Amino acid sequence: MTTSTYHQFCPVAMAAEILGSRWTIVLLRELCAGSTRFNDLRRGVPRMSPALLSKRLKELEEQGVVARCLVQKRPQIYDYCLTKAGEELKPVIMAVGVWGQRWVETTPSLKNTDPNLLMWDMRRNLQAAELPNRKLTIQFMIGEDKLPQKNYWIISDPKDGVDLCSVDPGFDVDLYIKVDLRTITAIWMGLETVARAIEGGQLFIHGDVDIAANMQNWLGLSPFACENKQIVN
Amino acid sequence: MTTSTYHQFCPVAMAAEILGSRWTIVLLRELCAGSTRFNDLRRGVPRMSPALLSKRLKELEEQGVVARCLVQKRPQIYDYCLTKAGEELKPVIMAVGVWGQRWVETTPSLKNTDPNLLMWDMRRNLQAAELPNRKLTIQFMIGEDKLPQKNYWIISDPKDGVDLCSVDPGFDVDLYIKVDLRTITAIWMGLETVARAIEGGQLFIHGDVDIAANMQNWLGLSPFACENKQIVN
DNA sequence: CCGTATCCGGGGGGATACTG
DNA sequence: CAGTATCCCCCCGGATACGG
Repeated sequence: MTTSTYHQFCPVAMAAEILGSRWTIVLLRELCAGSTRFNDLRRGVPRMSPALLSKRLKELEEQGVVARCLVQKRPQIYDYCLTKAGEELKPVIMAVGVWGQRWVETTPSLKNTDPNLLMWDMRRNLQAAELPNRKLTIQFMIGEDKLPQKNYWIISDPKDGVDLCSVDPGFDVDLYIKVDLRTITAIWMGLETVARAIEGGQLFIHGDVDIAANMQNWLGLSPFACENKQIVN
Repeated sequence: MTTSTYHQFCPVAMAAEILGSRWTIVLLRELCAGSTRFNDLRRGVPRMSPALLSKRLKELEEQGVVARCLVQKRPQIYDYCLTKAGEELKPVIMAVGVWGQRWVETTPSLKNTDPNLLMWDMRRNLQAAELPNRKLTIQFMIGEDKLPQKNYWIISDPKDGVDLCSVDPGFDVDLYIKVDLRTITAIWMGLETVARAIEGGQLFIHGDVDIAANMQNWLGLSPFACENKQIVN
């Protein structure tokens, strides 16, 4: 993909030489979503090896899509930021995602669940404005089919923003949510609602009743959740 | 690319599994542009082997993007048509092309010239309404750097539409155009104009003076020619 | 925390020839 | 015209371990 080119002057082909190599579109999605640090990017593309991630970032840098900026010396910390050209890839990634939401069947999508990735996405889109204006902790207990449930704590703090932990931070928990991975993923993708999941017995919630009642609103959804799926099942 | 998946529920990743395999985006461009027959598609992706083209078409069919319709039996002729899902990929391909036009440098693009492909594209976008309402023939003599020039005849007929020949059809020629490949490609891409090319001595035109004077209008440009390039050289 | 180095296997896809 | 069939190389990228 990268070495040999299409040998076409058409701008679609020239752009496809950049976008067409494996992982690049998914990586760009994570960059467009706002991750800038190497290990943050890794959390967004967890199945990509660090070697390949590094290679792709170098390629994108060379192609003028990404800029690598030194943020701190000793130890050296870099930020990978989208350039102007990279910013303009957002409409491309959005168009890809909109199409995927509308036309990719949900069954194969929901076979690719991943609690870490889901929580990483949810953390980013949490609507803090829909929560009480104080520091609070929400614990997610996510059951994977037959596997022991995984625990995550989301800490929303008006000062520090939103944080995600996979080990107990020790704070008092304001809200507990127990749900299976498939259901919470479907909610995130806009295929299911909190109300229906509670009604159907797939989601259990207890703790602060006001926060609980407003979950559908403070839980930010995927950027593509608003697109209607054209193919069901 | 095709076998192993990204294992992400994100619609961007799910769509990327379809769009990310080699040649697929370029092939979709040709399908979106209107080609439906196997050999027409080949003209749009001339460096793709027929085996791979066939394979990709099967994949797209399986993914619900393309429908294969029998048009005629004996001999069997098929049309590859975009489904509704495929039609909705047009915004994606357009977004890719717009980005490519704006952000891919022109120098590498113009290294990928191909007279057959260029004429194939130009034939499709010829603005017959800008030509006299009668059958006429325009001969392109395209010089490739140091190589013998190649001849093409475009026949525009109010009844039969626009046709492209690479062997002399024998009709009287209404207009002769002599130009080097790089220049005519740049014109097609909107990087150069007919007037400037004539002025600069790269394009020679003779024959019907009215048709000649209107060339910039009847010669349809690339769908992306209207986008301004952000990077020059 | 932020990557690099190295190994290695599988298969994608390029090239070419051929058929109904 | 509309594809198949076949061969085979190369390199992509997955995995793992290691350095600054």
